[in-house]
Amino acid sequence: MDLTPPLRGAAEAGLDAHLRKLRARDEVSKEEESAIRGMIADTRKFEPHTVLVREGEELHQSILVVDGWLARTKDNRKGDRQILELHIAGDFADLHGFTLKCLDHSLTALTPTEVALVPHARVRQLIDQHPHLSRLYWFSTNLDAAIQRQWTFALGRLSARARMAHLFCEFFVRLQIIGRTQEEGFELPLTQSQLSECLGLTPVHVNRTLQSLRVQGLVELEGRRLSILDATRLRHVAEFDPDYLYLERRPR
Amino acid sequence: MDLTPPLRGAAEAGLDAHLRKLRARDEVSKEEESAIRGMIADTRKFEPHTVLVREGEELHQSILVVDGWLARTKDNRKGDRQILELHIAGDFADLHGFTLKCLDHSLTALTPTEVALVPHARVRQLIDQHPHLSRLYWFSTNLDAAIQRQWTFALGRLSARARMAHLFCEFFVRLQIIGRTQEEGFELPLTQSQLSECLGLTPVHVNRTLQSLRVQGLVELEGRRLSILDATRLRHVAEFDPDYLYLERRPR
DNA sequence: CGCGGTGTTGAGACCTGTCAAGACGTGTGG
DNA sequence: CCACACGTCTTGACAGGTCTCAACACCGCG
Repeated sequence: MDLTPPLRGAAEAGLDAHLRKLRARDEVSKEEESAIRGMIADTRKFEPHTVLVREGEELHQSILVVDGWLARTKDNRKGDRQILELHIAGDFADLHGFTLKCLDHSLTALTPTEVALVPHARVRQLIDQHPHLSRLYWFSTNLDAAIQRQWTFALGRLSARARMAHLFCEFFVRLQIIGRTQEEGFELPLTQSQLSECLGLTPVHVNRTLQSLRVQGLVELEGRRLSILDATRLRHVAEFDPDYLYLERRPR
Repeated sequence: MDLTPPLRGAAEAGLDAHLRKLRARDEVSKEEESAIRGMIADTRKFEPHTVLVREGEELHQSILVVDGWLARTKDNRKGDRQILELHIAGDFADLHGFTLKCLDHSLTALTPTEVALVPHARVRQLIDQHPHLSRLYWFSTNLDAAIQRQWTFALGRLSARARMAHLFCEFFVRLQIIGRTQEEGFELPLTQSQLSECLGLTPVHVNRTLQSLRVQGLVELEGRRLSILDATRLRHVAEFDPDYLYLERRPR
């Protein structure tokens, strides 16, 4: 007897990725797992370039990414866009909205995207009933902040080449956690223009930087797939140290 | 009958600033206030350039700034330092350490600094007994993350001039909340070199950018004091919008 | 078949960095 | 009281990284 509505079926992949992500950092009991699985109210699909949440908008639910790539974005006066953080399957894209009530940035789909919606009322219920999950989700937003710090650091103190290499290293690790890498690479559905919005560069310079990484045999980006040709040297160029991703399973 | 040890007296200023900061965003009851005031275990003083917490170090307490300026810092291989976020009186500098258990950055005193120490065990007790404070401190780390996002944005999409103007606008608002501004300015005890570490610039370029802001009659930095000469134009240059500081008092 | 989005290339401009030297101020020790 | 050292601030000349603008190639899709 299966009482779960069909829409929840679509969310399974997202929930599985989400639990892998959590369990890479802490234990999650069976009971907690089922509480988490019960949070989903609905799922939705979006086309690329859709704005899912606009800066300043009042929020009453949070978004769990099921599939596709989603970005936190902010524009300057001239209209240049900065991508602040990227979200992939298993990420809560705006769990911070639960306490902030409205966002200081927008949420934009970069690719065809499927998301699951979690009403804040259910988040509230969950954390009231499960103190451990309350801390774990607090941790989860703190982890987002750690990634944000690393991006700030990269923009301030790394060259364009190093920043790009760093971004690729980060993608690899994050995708690996949710089982979406192959040995030597992963699917990277972003355009060079979108990469430039992550890196604080122009699309033209991204193109040239990418060539420079390719010429030196570090990576190859072709047909929306990134191949890592020399992981050791890539990490070195990037000054990459995964500690900021807190890949340690311990009580939070 | 006063049972509070003398060391707690030193923390009063920090706690007052801390409560002003919280109450700018949400209500805090008298009972909650006294629970917060009971968290302090100890206070300490540090000289400029002291590293209070080193990247990767295991944490068992959090630091509430009582006086002085404290920075979250990260270095690149070459040794250039990036300041990721600044903390002033009333800020918890590493409350995120409560869930992260160790930090991905260091904490460094930029000026003579006094801090109050809060054992994680007491934080745990506080949030277990006060669900509302639990959310409010979750909010508080999310607010830090919002500031971090704004810095990322500024580094990626604003010019050196705009970034510097933006930093000054942010300082003004944050200091105003804790009552440390005068009408037209505030005490800014940072060196140009430390400013360059915030802005992802070199000290030489900070000097020139500062001159350009002064020549245009926007600000003047003299004797560790920043005077804002034309707030309207400064905000315009900075593209400053304080929404990201969430200065609204509402249930979190 | 044509069109729009994407990727590529070149030339030149501009912003910011690098290096080096000197000015200024303050605290310390002789 | 002076001499000196050290950190900070300032300035100049030059180098280099990244941006701008413009043109063109490529490709999937209607």
